[in-house]
Amino acid sequence: MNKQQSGAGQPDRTLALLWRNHRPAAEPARKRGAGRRPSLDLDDVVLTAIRLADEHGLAAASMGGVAKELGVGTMTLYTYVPSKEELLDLMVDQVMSERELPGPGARPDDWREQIEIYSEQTRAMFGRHLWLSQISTIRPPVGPSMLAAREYLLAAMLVLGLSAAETNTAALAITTYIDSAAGLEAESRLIERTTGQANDAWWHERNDLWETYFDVEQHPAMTTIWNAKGYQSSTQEAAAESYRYGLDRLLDGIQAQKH
Amino acid sequence: MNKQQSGAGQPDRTLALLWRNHRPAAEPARKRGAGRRPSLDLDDVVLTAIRLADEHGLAAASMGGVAKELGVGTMTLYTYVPSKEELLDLMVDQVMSERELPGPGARPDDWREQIEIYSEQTRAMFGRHLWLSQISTIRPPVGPSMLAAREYLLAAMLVLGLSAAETNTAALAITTYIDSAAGLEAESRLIERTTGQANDAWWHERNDLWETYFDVEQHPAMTTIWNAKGYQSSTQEAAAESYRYGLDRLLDGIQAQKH
DNA sequence: TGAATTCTCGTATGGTATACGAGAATTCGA
DNA sequence: TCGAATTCTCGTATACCATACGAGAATTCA
Repeated sequence: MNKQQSGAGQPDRTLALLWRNHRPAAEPARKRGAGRRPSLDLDDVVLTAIRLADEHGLAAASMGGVAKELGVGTMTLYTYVPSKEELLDLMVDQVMSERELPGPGARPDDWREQIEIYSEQTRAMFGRHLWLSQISTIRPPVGPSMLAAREYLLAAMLVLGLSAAETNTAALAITTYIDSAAGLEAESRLIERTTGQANDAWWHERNDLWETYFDVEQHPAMTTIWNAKGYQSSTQEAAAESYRYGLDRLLDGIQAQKH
Repeated sequence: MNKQQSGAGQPDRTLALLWRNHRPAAEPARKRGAGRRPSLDLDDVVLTAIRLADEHGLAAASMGGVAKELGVGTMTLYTYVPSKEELLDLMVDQVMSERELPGPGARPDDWREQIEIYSEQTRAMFGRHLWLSQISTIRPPVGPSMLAAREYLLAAMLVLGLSAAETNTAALAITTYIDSAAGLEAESRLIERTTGQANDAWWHERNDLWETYFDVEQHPAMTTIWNAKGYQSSTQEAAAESYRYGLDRLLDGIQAQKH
C-alpha cells in the first residue's frame, strides 16, 4: 500500500534531478547527516553514460556497462538514478544544454537567421551524439535545456507578429521539421558506423533491384527523373540538399503567411 | 570459407522475398522436388507478425511469439525468413502496400491534392500500424510498395515543371516531412496506449515544473504566449494543427519557387 | 557504545535473437 | 521396393538486458 512506484511513476523526483543545478531558493541543498558516504555523484553517472554512448553506441550505455566503467556494481547506480528511463532523460537534457543559443541581447535581427542558428546547433548536437536519434522525444525531459530551446524559438517567431496561437503552431512545425531531419541525418550516420557500410554501398549492393525487378513502364516518373540525371547525388548529399531546400521553403511559406 | 552470411548479408535473397509476387518472367516459380513439405508459407509468417504487432505491440512480434501463435517451434520460422531483420522488412513492405495511391489515370489535376492523398494515406497507415513509428526507414525495404509510393510522389511533383534534380529534392523534402510527422503522431498514440496514460495527463503530472522551477523572467517569450492564451489546445490538437500548418506552408513555399 | 541512516552490490528472474545439429518427412532413381 | 538425397522441424545452449530483493558495510549522532 505504501509502496512507491519507481522510475517514471515519480515525476517530482525526476524533475528534481533534471533541475538539480537550478534549485529554487526555497529548497536548500539537503545537508549530509548520518550514513555511508556516496562514492560517486550523479554527474559521474550521466557523463559516463554519455561518453559510452558516444563512443560505442547507446547499447554500451547499459546499466551494467556504465557501472563497470565506473568500477562499481550494477545495482549501485540505482542509488543515483531511479531507473534507466531517468538516466536517459538526464543524458538528453545534458547534451541539449550544449547547444549555444544566443540570449536576448545577442541575437541577429533577422528571424530567419535565428532559426538558422537553431538548425545548425541542433544538427551539431545530433552529430556529436548520434544515439539521440534513437530516443523518443514525445515525452521529452522537461529540464532547463528543453525549456531554453523552446524559449529561443518562440522568441524568434514572435517578431513576425502572428497571433499567439499561430506563433506557437509555426514554432512547433519548425522544430518538428528540424529535429526530425537532423535526427534522420544522425540515424543515417549511425547506421553507417554500426554496420561498417556506407549507405551508397548499401544501395549499390541492391543493384539487382534495377536489373531484375524494376519495371520501367510502371514507373514512368522515376524513369524520367533518372534519364534527366536527377539522381546524381550521393545519398548523403541528396539528404543534405533536401533538408536545406525543405527548411527554406517552409520558412518562405511562413513568411508569406505574415500578410 | 564457404559459409554464407545470414540475413542482411544476402541482399539478393531479401529482394527475392520482397518481390516474390512480382517475379520476373525469366525466373519461374521453383518447382517442388524431394524433401519434406513446408507446413506454412511466408505470408502466414508475415501476416501473423503484423497482427501481433498491431494488437500487442512490436515486442509481441518476436520470433518466439510469432512461432507460438502459429503453433510451431521458434526455429521453424528461420526456414521461411533469414532473420528477424528480413521479417521486419517484409512486414513494412506489406503494410505500405495498403496505401491507396491512385494510378496515372485516376489522379486529381491539382498536384497539391495528390500530395494530400499521400499525406492522408500515410497517416492512416501509421494509424493502423503504430509500430511502424519504431522502425528505421534509413535503409527501407526496397520492395514494390516503396517504389510505388516514390513513383506516385515524383509523378505529382513533375507537373510543377521544376528541373529533374529539384523535383527529386522537393519530393524528398515532402516525404521527409510527412513521414516524420505521421510517425510522431503514431508514436504519440503508441506511448499513450502502452503507458495507459494520455499525453495531457502526463504533462499535468508535471505541474511542479511551472510551480516550482519555471522562471518567468528567463522565459519571456513563453510567458507572452501563455498570457495570450497561445497554449489552449491539447497536445493532440496542437500536433495536428502544426502538422497541417507546416505541410501547407511547405507546399506554399515550393509552389512559389516555381517562378 | 549502540542505534539510526545511507550507500553497496550479489543473486535471481524473465525476456531477447539465433548458431548448431539431430531427426523426421518426402521424392526420386535404380 | 529400397536407399539416397533433399528439405523442413525444432530442442538446446549462449550471451545479453533491467531491476526486485535483501544482506551487509560505512558513517554519524545521541
